[in-house]
Amino acid sequence: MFRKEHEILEGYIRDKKLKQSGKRIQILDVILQNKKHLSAEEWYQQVVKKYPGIGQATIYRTIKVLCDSGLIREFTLDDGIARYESASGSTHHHHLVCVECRKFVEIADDRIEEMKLQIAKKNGFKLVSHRFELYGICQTCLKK
Amino acid sequence: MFRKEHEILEGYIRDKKLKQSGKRIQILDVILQNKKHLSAEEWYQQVVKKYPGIGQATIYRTIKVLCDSGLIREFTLDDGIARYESASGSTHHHHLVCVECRKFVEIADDRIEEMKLQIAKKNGFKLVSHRFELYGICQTCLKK
DNA sequence: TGATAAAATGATAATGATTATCATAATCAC
DNA sequence: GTGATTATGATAATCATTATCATTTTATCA
Repeated sequence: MFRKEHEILEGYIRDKKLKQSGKRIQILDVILQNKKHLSAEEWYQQVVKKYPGIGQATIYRTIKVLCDSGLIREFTLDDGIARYESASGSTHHHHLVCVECRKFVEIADDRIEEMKLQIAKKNGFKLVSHRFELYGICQTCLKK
Repeated sequence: MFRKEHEILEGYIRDKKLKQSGKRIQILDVILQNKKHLSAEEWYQQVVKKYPGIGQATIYRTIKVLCDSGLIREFTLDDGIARYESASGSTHHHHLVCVECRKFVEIADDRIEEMKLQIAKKNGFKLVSHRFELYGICQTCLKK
């Protein structure tokens, strides 16, 4: 299970002259199993449930490694807390978030990607990254 | 100077049953004079230069009042620090930011506004707010 | 115009997410 | 296996922002 992702992580660790560790694999597995958009603290809760004895610091450090290796993606919402999602199984996208229940809808729209390139070009910028987020109230919460 | 903005603030204070204060006017004036995109801490630096004796807490509190009254707008970048800009003299827009020198370019594009409405509608969300930011390297920094 | 209630202020403590530190344990290269 | 380096956990530090609290200022109304 998750053999491909394990290989990516192990390859990254080799490239960066880091050292293999079972805990990084455990953390990666928990994130890959729960396809959610959680914060480092929330991932910590998920991980200790399954693998007690792992410290928060290790979660933060491992999340950084997983981001750098491309296995997970970071995104931040208006509350300033970083959230992370598995990168495998979904391509680049943005989020539509319910401000009441914090439900996430992933949105992908080519027009955003075209537009960002055009705007950057017009202003002479070399693009590094971009963010597009929509905040609203979902149908379920509207009915309450 | 800034008579219109002063009236808006005073009206807002009356409506909310708050009390008038000279310091709020002073803080507003500094923000209106410096048409920049600064954080609360940076606005604090600007304000104390002109009006010593104002505490940071008052800056934070006043900024909140100014946001609520619509006189200034808040926006947050990827560093999680809130920034504020005068709302008068410019309509709704987004930002293109140089990640090297932190220069800001204001961008307004109707396509973003159309798109956000369409995406929200398609997913049954009632829109509350949205963010669109571009990060890149500006021409000046590219030449360095 | 006081007297009084409510809000504003400044100093400072608290918060909360994240990062740094440091001693110890695990891993790797030879 | 040994030495060097990285990983880990516990905990302290950081930094933007918020809360607290004693004091001052403003507004209301007799």
